[in-house]
Amino acid sequence: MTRNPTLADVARHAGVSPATASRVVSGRGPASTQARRRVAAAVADLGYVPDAAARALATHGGTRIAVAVIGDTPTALTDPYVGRVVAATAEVAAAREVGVALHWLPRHDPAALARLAHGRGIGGVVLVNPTKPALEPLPRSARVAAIGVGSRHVPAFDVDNRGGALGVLRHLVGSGRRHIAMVTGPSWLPCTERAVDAYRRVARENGGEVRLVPGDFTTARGTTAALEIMARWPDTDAVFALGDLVALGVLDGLRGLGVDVPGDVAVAGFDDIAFAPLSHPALTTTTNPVEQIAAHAAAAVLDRRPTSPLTLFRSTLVVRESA
Amino acid sequence: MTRNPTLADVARHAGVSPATASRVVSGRGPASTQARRRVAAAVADLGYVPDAAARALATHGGTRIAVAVIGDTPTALTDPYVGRVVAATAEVAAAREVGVALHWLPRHDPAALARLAHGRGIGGVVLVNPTKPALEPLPRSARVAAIGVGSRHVPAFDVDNRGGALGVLRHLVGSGRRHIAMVTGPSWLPCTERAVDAYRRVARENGGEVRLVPGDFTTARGTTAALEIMARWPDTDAVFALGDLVALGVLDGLRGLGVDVPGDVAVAGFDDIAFAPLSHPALTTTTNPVEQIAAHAAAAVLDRRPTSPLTLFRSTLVVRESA
DNA sequence: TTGTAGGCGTTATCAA
DNA sequence: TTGATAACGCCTACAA
Repeated sequence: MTRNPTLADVARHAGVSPATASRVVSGRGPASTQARRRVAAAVADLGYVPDAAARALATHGGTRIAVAVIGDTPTALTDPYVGRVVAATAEVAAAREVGVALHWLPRHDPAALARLAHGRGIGGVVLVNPTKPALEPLPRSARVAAIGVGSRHVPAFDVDNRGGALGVLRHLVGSGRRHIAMVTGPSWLPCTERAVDAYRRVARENGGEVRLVPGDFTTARGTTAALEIMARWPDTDAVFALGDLVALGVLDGLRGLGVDVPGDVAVAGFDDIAFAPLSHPALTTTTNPVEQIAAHAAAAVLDRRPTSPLTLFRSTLVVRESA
Repeated sequence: MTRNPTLADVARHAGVSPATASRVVSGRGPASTQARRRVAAAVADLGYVPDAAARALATHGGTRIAVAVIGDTPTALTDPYVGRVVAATAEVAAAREVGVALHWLPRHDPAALARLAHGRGIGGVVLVNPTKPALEPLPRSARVAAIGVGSRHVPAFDVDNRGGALGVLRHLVGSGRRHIAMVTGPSWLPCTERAVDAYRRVARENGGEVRLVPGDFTTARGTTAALEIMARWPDTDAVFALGDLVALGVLDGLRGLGVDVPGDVAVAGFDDIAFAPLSHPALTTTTNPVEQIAAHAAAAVLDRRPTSPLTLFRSTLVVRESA
């Protein structure tokens, strides 16, 4: 096991100066086709891999990418959703010799994001649960991509909430449901608004009343929300919950009430988590390609190439027993 | 926002040489109490934070810690358990200005671990699903900690499988179950053997037949395992599954068979995942402090301090409805 | 116990 | 388009 080849080795092997080799390898700066070819060959011959630490030191580019989660408490980091994002990010980062860091950003300290993004060693940030106050003050120079909504300087990647919600709601209407209630996400999370918009639209189209109840993506809230809904609008015949965990809680709450699902009330979720097919009745929901979304966001930050301000990923309806 | 202070700034501020400052900050090498105090004060004054990239470059210490998962296919990385490990590791790594990388290690290529561990930029490895063939050939110099079983040069951190299993089994026996079957982990995973040992011991103590069926931690396998068990040993009155996902699958399989849980057959899992309380009946299981375990393993690797060869974390029984 | 003087591997500057 | 040369921030013999 001999020493890893350095850029100097490559340059020598290719018969060029280290500077030229650097330009070719890093892809910045001019270089003749000649030089390009010879360096590429040398790289292949020697199995050269750039040293991330040295590169970070020279460029101030940072040695890791942060996954930052905005929330009210540090427990925001324990959400299984976050685990999926971190794992997916770590995988694309590994291919680029970059590590991943995980940080909680208190919702009430919007400046924390800028501090993190400019922190030493941080090459970029993948933001989970983006909020307007956190996004607003970011300068153009900040290398951050958001999962959810973005801003002028922050590209966003997200599931097609609107389309997914429309799919669910059309399915509910199509199977005869007329009094549909919805458990939304927390009001401070703008990326859930698209789904609520879809709900309002469908309600308008079908002359149904708007029955909105705020949620927070937790099962516990789903259970209480179910009670609230049935108390306030007893003739409700369907509940659409933003997040499968919430939907499972709704299922639980309705069961406690002696309400039959889907006989009396249909229930649908959003995310298609692993447990969705295992509930009773099995949960009707729509897919959420979290890993794919996170991978694209991470790639956008790491490659620093221009991306469209909003990239949407398809959400497809999965019909099971609950609706 | 001015330039971050460097070690040179600290040295100047403290009135010592950069070398002395380095010794104090990094904790290696001699230094008078005098010097120690003054440097510490300077660090606090200036808010100095070492540059991870520069340090890695100088020490070859690496800039990130890898979470490596041994498995048959790359899908091993999508297990929710891995997400928990990665998230926990990333959190402790972040405190040390280190990033996390995620890698799949093919089970049939034991040498892959050594390659990864010695790869440039990798400061250490937290190994998930350790196997003997992968652990064996590692030299003392490899900085790796395992979650599960270890080896001569690899400290291990794990949940107390034996104790946890004993807790479950004693509970089953205590509630009158006499014909207990067990769904194990994959046979190539040595860390599940401790739980199987506990099972054999309890079976012996109670004169029960040994009813073992191999599992793989997936829900799908749990379902088929339930069918296998009931076909082979129809008088089985309890199933203990290694892994809650498997247990949930067992629940599903038994339901399909028209078997009442817990009336006819009790079911217990292992892990206490988020869904455990949501199944019907709610799953009896034992806790698995994965985050805590991963954090300790990561700290052991990062701090390079001697640790005991095996650190066990308590698993406590959570009795719900299924057993 | 302290300080001086490289060196780690890469990129950036600037003159050729 | 190329090649010396000087950073980047820290660590570590070695000499004092």
